[in-house]
Amino acid sequence: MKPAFEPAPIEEHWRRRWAQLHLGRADPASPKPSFSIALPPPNITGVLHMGHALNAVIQDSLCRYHRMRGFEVCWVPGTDHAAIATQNVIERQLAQEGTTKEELGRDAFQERVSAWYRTYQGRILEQLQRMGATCDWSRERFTLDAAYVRAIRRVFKDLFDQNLIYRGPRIVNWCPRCRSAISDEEVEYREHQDVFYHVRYRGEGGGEGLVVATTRPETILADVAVAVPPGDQRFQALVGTSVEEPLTKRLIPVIEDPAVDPKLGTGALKITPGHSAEDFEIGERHHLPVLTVISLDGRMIAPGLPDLDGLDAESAREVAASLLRQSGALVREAPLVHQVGHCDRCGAVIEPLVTPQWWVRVAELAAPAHRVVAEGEIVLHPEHFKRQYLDWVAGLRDWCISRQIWLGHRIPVSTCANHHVFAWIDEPSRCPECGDTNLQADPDVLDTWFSSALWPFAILGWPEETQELARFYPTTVLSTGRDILWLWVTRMIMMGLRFTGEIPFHDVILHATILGADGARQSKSKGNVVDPLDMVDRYGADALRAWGAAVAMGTQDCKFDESKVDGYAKFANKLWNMVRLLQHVHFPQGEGRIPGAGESAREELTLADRWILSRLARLTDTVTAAMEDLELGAAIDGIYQFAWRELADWYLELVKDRLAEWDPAALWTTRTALLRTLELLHPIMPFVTDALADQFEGQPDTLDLANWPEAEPAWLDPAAEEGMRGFQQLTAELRSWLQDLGVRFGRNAPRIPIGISTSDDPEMVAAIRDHLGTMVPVTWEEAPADTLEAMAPLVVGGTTVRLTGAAILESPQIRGRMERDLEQVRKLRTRLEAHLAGPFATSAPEEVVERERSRLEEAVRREALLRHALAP
RNA sequence: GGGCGAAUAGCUCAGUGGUAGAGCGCCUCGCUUACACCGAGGAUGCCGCAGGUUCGAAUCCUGCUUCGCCCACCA
Repeated sequence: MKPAFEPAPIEEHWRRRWAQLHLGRADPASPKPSFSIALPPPNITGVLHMGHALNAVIQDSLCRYHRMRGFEVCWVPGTDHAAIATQNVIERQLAQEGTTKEELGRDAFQERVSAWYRTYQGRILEQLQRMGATCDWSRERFTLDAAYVRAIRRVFKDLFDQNLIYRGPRIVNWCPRCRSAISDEEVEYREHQDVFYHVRYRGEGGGEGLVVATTRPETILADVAVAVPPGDQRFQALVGTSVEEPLTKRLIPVIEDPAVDPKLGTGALKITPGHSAEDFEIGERHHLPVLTVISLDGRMIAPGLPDLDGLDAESAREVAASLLRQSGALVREAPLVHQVGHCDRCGAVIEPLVTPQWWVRVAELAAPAHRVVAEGEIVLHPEHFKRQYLDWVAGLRDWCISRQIWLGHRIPVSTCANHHVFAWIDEPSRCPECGDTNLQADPDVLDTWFSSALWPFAILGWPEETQELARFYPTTVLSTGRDILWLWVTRMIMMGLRFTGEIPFHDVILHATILGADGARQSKSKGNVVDPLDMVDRYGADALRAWGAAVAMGTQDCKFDESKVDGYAKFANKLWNMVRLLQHVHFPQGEGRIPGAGESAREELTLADRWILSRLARLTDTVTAAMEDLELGAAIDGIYQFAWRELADWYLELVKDRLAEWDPAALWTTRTALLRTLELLHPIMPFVTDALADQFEGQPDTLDLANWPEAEPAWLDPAAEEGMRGFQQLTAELRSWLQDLGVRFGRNAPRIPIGISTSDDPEMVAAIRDHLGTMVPVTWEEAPADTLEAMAPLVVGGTTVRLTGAAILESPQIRGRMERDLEQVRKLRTRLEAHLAGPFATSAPEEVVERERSRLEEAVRREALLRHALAP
């Protein structure tokens, strides 16, 4: 073993080993209980980021844990074609090359896309493997696979035939840059500082009319009414009359509608059903016509007004405003801060437009999706997402699933010359109703999230009744980022319930978003992007994984802190050297596998042995509970503290001499503690733990195949823990004193003589006898308290220790320390006395009161001794 | 506008009723054959503010302040 842990070669070795062992392969015929995860398929829009890495770590840790617990684990990997996202990426590339997809043509564009997919698909899977992911690679899926496409068409056709999918002209979120509709969930609202234009609409025949406030004067051309709050006194006289739309003087009616807020703007709202979602609804209520003055490319259609015709919306706004200004209709301009929708893919401002689109009637799908979460059949983690989910699902509106882009799954619908519209799975050549062969295929493609919604069951072979589906569906856990709870998780639940009759997963982990070190969302333009593979290269995959486990379930988004990754890299090195210590004991010269050791009888164990075993039993319980509760952070914290702060800092230090003498109890206990630690840690840090377990004889090929440790109740030993606690405290105190005295620590340092008088605590007596000289450079003798010169007294539990010798008495450091101690202990004593004199003593539980009493006792004793020692 | 979350050491964060913690950073000392990717010691906190419940509150309740996120048809 090298003196330091070097991740790279070891990781490579173990990745190969796991592959050879087919560690990830899931056998549907296995008799074991099943544990399954559908890997959220990364978009093939580039390489993986920290969010993917974090998610892979969570899932892999859970998979490995369940393998150790004897589950048949099925973790299916795959990738998503991400139509709109990928198209945008390629379009940006083309733009840089000075061309467009239209110039390239459909075929060449498609070729570009396929090449892109080939490159990045491989790279993404390789990245997952670098992080140690043990997916079942033989089951890799892609949302453009033929079988997957059939599943999508089947779902579409069923919904269509059940009248849950319909086509119709309605107002949609239109992205003029993508030239496509997008769903409500793909709109990102951003704050804009705009001008609030107050515009006068004159009454019929030149009356005063009323004033309307708007941010979009260019859409005045499409106004079909002005709405006012019902019963509003200010407008009562005008209701039922008409006013002049101020650009072309068309007469439009003044109506009343409860959706109008009297406090906003002027209290009168211009109704533009063609270019506002809210107005569209108001228009429907009042059976108003829809006028459209903006085309699909976002430009004005205003043949009657050459000044406006053909302008983009923003320029048209200024022109319209100046026209209004000239005609005197513009009565006021005020600044306004409000939210404006943007396309979450390309950032363009969304233009609400009325176009024919395909819609899913969501209400019928949403009701069961609401129920399974409300009733706890599906559990969200952290749990506060439950309420958010329920509110959101209850308020769902119909889902626009058609997109007018080039990439994606075609909408499997055709229309014949006789206007029969039908959905299909295999594209037919004639109309099933009239046999007409002149079929028109629907030109649109599906929303990517429509296809992703089927992921958990489509990847297992649905709609075929496969063994995999029977065995591994519903999946056990879904782990994903919070950002796609609405876009994806809810849709999977709706579709899963609808098409399999079952929930798609039992537990949903919504992990934190990883922000840059500056606290901002990671983005290339900000330069705060962390590359997970860079972390693996510099610190090792285990370190990255341990970091991920630690931050996974935070309630807030997580600022990336590289020093934590570094800390876990050091932890791996520490573990490495802990095993190396045992290696050196068995093989002082060369190297070999650490042989097994027979379990030692209880009475052969020292206090330290019993203490570490007791701690180990507790740790086993803690980590097991943490893994069961999906709390990876609690697991890694517990193991880290135990391994470093207890096993390495105390136990191994205490046991070194015994190990050198091949004390059987020490050898067995050390081996047991080390191996157990490796097993508990293996799901989170698989590389270093496998490499280290491999140093021991009799271990399986990988710890994934080991049995998850059971806590040994017989190892629990409260007396040993209490004894060690006292001993640790004594040691720490002595060390501080000695350090104050400038005593040199070290193997060859001169030893300081001290006197100790112990109480009747046999554990403490034994610990001092066996161990004190190992931890602190002292020699000691036991003597009754009153026979020792009262110098520098120190009280720990029932034990009093005094440093002896004239040098100590004269040391100003020690005197200063004692004075500080005295002041502290006096305060403590006073506080405890007051506390115990009050209602606390009668109201608090007996054991809490008892604990305070013994603290008081100790304080009183210390105070007396210190006073005596300091007395002139 | 509504909802959710957060506020703890210089930094990043654990900690859900009983003596305020970790990692990093900082100061002092030490290369003692497991580890200097280490060890020993040390400094550092009105646990955001104000009330309340309780013998006891960082923790539970109420209000407030400040940040973050999500949702929303405020023109």
